[in-house]
Amino acid sequence: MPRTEEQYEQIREERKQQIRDVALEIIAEEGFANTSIAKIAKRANISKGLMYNYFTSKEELMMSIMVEGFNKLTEAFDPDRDGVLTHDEMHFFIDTTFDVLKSNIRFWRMYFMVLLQPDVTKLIEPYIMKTLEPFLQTAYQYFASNGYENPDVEVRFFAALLDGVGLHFVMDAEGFPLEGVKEKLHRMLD
Amino acid sequence: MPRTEEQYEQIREERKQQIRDVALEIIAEEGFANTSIAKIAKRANISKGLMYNYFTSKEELMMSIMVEGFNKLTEAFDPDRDGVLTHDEMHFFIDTTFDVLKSNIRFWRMYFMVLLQPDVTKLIEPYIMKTLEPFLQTAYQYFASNGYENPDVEVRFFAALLDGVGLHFVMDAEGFPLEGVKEKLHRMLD
Amino acid sequence: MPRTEEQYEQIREERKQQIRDVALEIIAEEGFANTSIAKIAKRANISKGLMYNYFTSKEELMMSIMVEGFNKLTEAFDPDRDGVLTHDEMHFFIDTTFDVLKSNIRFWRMYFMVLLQPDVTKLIEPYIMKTLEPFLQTAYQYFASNGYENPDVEVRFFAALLDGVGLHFVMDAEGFPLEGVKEKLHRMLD
Amino acid sequence: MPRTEEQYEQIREERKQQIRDVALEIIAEEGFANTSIAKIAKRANISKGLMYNYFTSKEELMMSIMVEGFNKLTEAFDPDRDGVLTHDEMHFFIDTTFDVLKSNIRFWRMYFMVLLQPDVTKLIEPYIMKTLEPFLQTAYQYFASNGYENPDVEVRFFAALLDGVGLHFVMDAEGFPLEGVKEKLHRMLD
DNA sequence: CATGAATGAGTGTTCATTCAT
DNA sequence: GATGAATGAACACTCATTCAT
Repeated sequence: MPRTEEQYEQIREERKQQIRDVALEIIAEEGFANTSIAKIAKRANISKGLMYNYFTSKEELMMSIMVEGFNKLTEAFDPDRDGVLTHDEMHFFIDTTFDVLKSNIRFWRMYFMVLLQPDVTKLIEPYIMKTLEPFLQTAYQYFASNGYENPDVEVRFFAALLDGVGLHFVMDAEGFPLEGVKEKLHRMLD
Repeated sequence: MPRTEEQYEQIREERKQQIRDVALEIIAEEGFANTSIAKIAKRANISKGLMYNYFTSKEELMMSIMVEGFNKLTEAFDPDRDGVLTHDEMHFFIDTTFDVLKSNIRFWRMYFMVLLQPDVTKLIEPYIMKTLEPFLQTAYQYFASNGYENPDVEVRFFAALLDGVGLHFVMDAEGFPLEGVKEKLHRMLD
Repeated sequence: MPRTEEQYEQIREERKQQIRDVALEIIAEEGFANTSIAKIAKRANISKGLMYNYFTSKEELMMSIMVEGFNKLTEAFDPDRDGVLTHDEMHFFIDTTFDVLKSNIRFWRMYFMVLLQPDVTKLIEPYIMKTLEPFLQTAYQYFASNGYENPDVEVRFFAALLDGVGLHFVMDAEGFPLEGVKEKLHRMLD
Repeated sequence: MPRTEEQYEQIREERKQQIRDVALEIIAEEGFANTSIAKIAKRANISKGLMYNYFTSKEELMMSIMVEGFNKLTEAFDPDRDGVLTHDEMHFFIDTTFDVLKSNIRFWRMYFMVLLQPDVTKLIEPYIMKTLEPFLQTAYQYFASNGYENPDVEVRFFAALLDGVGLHFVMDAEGFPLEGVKEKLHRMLD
């Protein structure tokens, strides 16, 4: 009995995920520049040729990995997706974001490092911009409706702050006083 | 008759700076990994070989560029170098830092992009750490003597904040509400 | 459907031998230092990259060539490998060695020329020393048990003599009076 | 008062010798392939450009060094240059040759190593052949007039023997039983 | 679907040689 | 005579990608 189309599709998806996982692992260990297709294929126990059956190029593989990470990171923002950010949702977002980061520091350090490389940035910037747009809108509404004088300034300030803190945390998770900093963040929003 | 020693020195210095400038430009555009010596030489209109007359390796070239920028950026911190940060010096530092950034946005965007690439980070991290150490000490004293409860948290929070803001500003100087954000920063320190 | 493992293995072995042959030829003509991977690849009608599919480095290629030749040359020494050299075995060794040399003068001229280049010597000296050690022991026993006064001197003298004769023969096989010289060698051992 | 032409010539010759000495020193230390003109010039305290004032190319410099060594090695053969080798002159030649080798092992090891590299061999072979020819004639006469049956075989045998011994001695001067071997050589000629 | 041999353009680096000064 | 900046071809080696099987 031949497999159904869905079964094939599922097998394909599992393989792709396996390749993504392995690739990310190696990139985290050895850096993007030192991660060759050959290494990924070897560690994933498949042939180089087969790699190209699943991803049309190294670039596409990267895209795929980065998009996956980006989505995980924004999932906690306005979780009910109603376009309105309540006070609770804001605090939830902060906590959850750091929980996500903390759950796999190695992944996220790697993620940020990769993300900040210009060639990678160039690849996924369009996707990020498109996805981020509604979130920035929502954030603006949040600050505006909470009586902040310059919601625009607040959004940018807050985004920069979160990025800076996330970056520092992820770069030096051991030494970073995460709890203290989180507390400061929460208090700033009250 | 050969040139005088000064003439040679001058030629060398000019060429080195020219190479550094071109290199930074390309690295910022295409990333460290994609910046080959060949590309740098071509854009600088010199031969590949000449590069190695001035920098012993690609690494040394990177170091040279990054250290130069890093020093410019920290010059304004505790300018009288007495190890004590007054209130005024703190405000001065913030203003001056952004002035420096603003004075050559293109350079600093490049600088940050380059700095955040893992290969580069690895290269100059030791230098940065060594240089930063006394500054962090000074900052700790500042927060401690100004009655902050957790000076440690404050230092890290402040550093992360400045990095985040600097990064965002430099990545989107046009759209970034710099004056409003600076005001917020100053007010936070009062 | 991919090739079977045996098919791949066969392709690999053939290619490796082909590369070794071509490499030895060029090295003999132009010296180790002047033999580039590019030249080898070109003459072997393969791409540079493929070289590295079969040999991990230029050094490994050299090792591979030299070890192969060295082994062929020592096969005839103490052929029953009992650690004892009879009179007959000694004479057999001399004759066989020159037979081997004579059977492919071109190869052996190349081999000696390559072997005597310092870069190459450095590479395989450890291997040679390790392999030669028991042979020298055996030769010492031979001279000692045949009543020679200074077996140590005899071993070194004989080795030097054989090397010298082999070298001269191989460098000028046409003009070298091999039979006469062999006769002298045999008579010296009686 | 300007220098006379001879004075200039003498200065030139001294410089050239100084360069040869330095070059040989470096080659002996680091091998031929790793000896660059830049290194030689630096160690000789002159500029790269000036090197080319004295030697038209690296090849010519090599030639110059090798010829010098070759001459020193053959000086002791038939010292009165009468084309006839007496018994005493033969023994003198053997002793003197090894004295010369012993006087600067490092030089001669280097010399042989360099000499045996095909590219070098190619360069000075014509010179060597031309110079060696009369010596071989003289040696033939020696063996012929001393009643050897096949003078031709004896010449080649003896030359091969001397080369082999010289090579072994120079490659492992510490371990080589020179005195014992020399004694054997002398006795073979009686 | 799966393999890995094969390619070719690319990498950082070296160095003999030239030449304006 | 003397300098060293400048060149350009060469080097060993890497790797994303293709394709016959």
